[in-house]
Amino acid sequence: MTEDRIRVALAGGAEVSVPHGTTAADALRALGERRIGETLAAKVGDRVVDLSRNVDADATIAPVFGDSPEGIEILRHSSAHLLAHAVKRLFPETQVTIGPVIENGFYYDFKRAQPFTPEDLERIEATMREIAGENIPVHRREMSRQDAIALFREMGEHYKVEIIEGIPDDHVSLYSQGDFTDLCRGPHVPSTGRLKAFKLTSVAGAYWRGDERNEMLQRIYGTAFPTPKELKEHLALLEEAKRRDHRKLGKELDLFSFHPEAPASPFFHPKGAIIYNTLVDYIRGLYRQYGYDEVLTPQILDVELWKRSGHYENYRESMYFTEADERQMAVKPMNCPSHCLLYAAGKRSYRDLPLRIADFGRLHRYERSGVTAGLTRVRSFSQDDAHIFCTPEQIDAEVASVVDMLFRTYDLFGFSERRIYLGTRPERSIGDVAMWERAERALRDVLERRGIAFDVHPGDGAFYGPKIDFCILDAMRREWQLGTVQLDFALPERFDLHFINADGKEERPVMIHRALLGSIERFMAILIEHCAGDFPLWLAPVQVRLITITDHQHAYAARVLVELRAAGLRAEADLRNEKLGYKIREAELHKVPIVLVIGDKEVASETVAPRRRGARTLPATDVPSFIASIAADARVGTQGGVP
RNA sequence: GCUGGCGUAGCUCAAGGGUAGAGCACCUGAUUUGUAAUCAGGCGGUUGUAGGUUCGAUUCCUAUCGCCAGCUCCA
Repeated sequence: MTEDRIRVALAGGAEVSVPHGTTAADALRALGERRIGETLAAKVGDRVVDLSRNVDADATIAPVFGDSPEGIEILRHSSAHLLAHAVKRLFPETQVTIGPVIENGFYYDFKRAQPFTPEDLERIEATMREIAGENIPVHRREMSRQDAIALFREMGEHYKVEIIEGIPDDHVSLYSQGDFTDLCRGPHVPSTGRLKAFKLTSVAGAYWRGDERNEMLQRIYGTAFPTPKELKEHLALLEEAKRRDHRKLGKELDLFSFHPEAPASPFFHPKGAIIYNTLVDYIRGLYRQYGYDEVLTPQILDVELWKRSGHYENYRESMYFTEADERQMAVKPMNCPSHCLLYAAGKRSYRDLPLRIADFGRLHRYERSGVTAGLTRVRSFSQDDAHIFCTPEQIDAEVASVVDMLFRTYDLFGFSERRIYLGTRPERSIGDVAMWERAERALRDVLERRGIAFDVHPGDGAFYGPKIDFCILDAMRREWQLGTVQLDFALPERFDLHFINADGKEERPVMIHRALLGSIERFMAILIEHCAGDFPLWLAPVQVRLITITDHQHAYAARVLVELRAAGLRAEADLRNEKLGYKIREAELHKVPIVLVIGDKEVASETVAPRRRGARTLPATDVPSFIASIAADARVGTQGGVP
């Protein structure tokens, strides 16, 4: 092999020698790649580069297609450039800023005096198609920082100048397609014609550099896929998400409503209240098994308490205040300070620990207008909140037991995919560093010892201690945070809590804050969307609906109804003078899990004809057998998940 | 809080500077029906609220409240 030749190889495959400086595309061709026209980029070693980049050392090389994660990222990144190109073509006075790839798509932030309208989006998208149709080659070049600054300054792109000024490197790379040039690290598709399936989805304001003190830019969101088919599937998924939206289903199923008189504060209707209370019952069932004691604590407490706990200092902007007897009072945003008072109400022995105090108390937090959404972010809610007071030696077993409860609970609701995050010390925190390290170590140990995979989120802990957040993926593969376990050495200190140890000496307990479902409101939203309103039998507001065929069966239906209710089932009868099909349809729309049809045959034989939601008829059966057949399903969650 | 969008009957949605309309729901009557919509009739609205422009505003303008998308925030 001569000096000016290098060897390129497919991973575990063919190998050829090509001249030094051969482009990645030519190297792939030399290796017999036939689909070079569909290739978006090349992976040289473990770096993804443009097809036009030179290969200047021996390397393995692989084509990158749109069906790989790297390929999709390039498609989306190039689509963001295509978007900026189109905007500059239509509105030359607009300044470009940044345009990154995000989950499921991309966005680009622009500075323009006039905000973009939905009609503008259509025009921009049409222009994007036009530019893609022109199949303009995309070129990469490098230039010195100074030259790049001068270039963008001349172009009037002041945000780009600011960005380059913040880059420490001597050289930066620029990408051009026709008359559009953007600062970018790349890589990009070789030409705009490779972009075949994209769509602009929305426009919104966004702060420059994500800081609310900065000016607001116009952000255009879009999405892109390798093929129109995948784009279509993605858009269908978005439609499905809309169909499942808990705000829509909540209205249709008569679960809850919102009223301007109490913004962002849900009113649960009878059916919603059944689900809500049944969830709470489920948690209470777990508490009985895991040794928790439930308490009830006041809604309004002296501001001094919140100053002592540190909440006033950190969260006063989000608290509601009131006054009584010339004392400043606050509506509780959390239960923990109350539980500290309760703990300190008596002398505690090490024999009392761990003390697990649960509280479904209603919490109020003033959330800034604009951040609230349906049941997922409200101003009035309650949590399956509990605080465990224990000795440092008990931390491990207590956290492990909470993890056990969590996983059992997520299994019950069908949340089989989980993601777990360890949040460490945030910037604003109380307690000394050694305390924090000890606490972080303790949480990490529990997870590692049980072989539970997790990621670290630095600085994401609560102000009083580190935490583990438990997230799940719902049926739409969206991630939601549910449970949390937070270690706290600070509050016991602030409230000067202690217990008497085996040696008769005072010792400081550790406090563990934990929740399984988190806010019940939010959990309901997640559950509604996860099951699309088809609640499991034990949660369904109406479990069984009796449907008579004519009014000759009314008396018998009334008797069956009494029997079902006596068995503890939530049952109702539809005795209206309507055709069977009509009543069935209505029961289906209301997502009633089981319909019992009663006609003359059933009356004569003293049976009912069951029909499961979305299914066909089951054989007629007598009422006691029917009740027995669904008893376990109807109860499963109300006994802490034990049938 | 910020940017943008939207508020018409209980719900879903039309219309639009000159008396506001449909389907569903609801009520009444007929029909007595076997697994996703029987027919007919009726009730229902200060067009979110408050100002302004106009002979006239639901439509145009301003403010305000609420909701939606996103940004920032989330103990």
